[in-house]
Amino acid sequence: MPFRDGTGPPWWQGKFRGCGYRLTIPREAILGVLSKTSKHLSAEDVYLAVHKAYPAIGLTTIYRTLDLLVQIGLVFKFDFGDGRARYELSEGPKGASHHHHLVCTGCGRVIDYTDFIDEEVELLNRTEKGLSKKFNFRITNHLIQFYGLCDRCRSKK
Amino acid sequence: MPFRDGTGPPWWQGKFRGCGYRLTIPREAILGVLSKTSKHLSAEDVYLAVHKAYPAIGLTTIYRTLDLLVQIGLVFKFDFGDGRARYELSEGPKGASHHHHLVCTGCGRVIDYTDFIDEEVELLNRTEKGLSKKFNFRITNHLIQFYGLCDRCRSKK
DNA sequence: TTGATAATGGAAACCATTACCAATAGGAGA
DNA sequence: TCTCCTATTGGTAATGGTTTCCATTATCAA
Ligand SMILES: [Mn+2]
Ligand SMILES: [Mn+2]
Ligand SMILES: [Zn+2]
Ligand SMILES: [Zn+2]
Repeated sequence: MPFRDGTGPPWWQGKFRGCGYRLTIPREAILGVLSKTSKHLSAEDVYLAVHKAYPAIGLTTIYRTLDLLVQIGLVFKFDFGDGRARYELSEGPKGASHHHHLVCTGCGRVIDYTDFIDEEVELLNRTEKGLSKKFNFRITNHLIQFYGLCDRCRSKK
Repeated sequence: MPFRDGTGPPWWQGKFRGCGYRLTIPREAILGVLSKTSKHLSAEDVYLAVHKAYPAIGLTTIYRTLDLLVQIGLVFKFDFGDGRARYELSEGPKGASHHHHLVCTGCGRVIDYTDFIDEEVELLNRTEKGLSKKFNFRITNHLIQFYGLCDRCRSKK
């Protein structure tokens, strides 16, 4: 799955080398899966997808690797309220795709939205700056989610 | 714990009657605990606190009641990443205390902040309006959290 | 090649939450 | 007040996502 050929190194190699971690087959396979979808995969989802190409890779490794990727900052971990963690690549090759989430509390559907992102991020940056100063925090990340009922769930009731 | 005396009915009674739910001893006890703290209690925290005054109330009822309170909108449920849900009264008697959270990824400390809240809420309302229209959602709630390292955890590293 | 260390995978353990079910409490109506 | 129906409750057992444990394997520097 990952690029072992002459296509050039995947854009995430630097992140690994820099931190002293090895870029192994399982890690590349997991990153490969995450980079090929825009869905919000659970650990098991990742496991099943990876399993097709590499049946020897175990679920434990999936959890461990996802934790590592979250630590490094390559992956975001979310809780949408369905009892399992969801994972998503934090940025594409070009650093694009920053977005927030709209969650239906009826059916669990999750929608990515990028509208209003600019305004939000601008305010967030200002807020982060203020909070950092006031509470002496080094802020590294933020989470914004909206909850509500989607059209389908609204008509059902 | 709850106000069975002549102090007047607690401000949350209306919410119950309106929805056809009974305001029982366990429910009042749980609301009593939540209304007397500004901490972010887990279900077990609530259980232990309630247990002192009402040893007969079981953990199952705590979970059930917290779910109910979340549904009614009296309580917010949070995930700060420590593997257990945290609960907090959504509003005080005077509807005050709307705030967001600052979470330390090092030690798990959670700080309530109200600074910048006005600006944030104003933008949030605008965003909610836009998202409602675009995705045909009925938005009922939002979540904002900032993550980072607190001063203590920063110096430890 | 060798040795030290990082990484892995399977099985078992963990533990917050839920499901189940029999017992109890409360309120509307007779 | 008495009766019936339903909401509510509490203990126990299960559930299931996630971690822990440990023996094995892969990787890299010397
Ligand atoms: Mn997303
Ligand atoms: Mn709070
Ligand atoms: Zn829905
Ligand atoms: Zn800290």
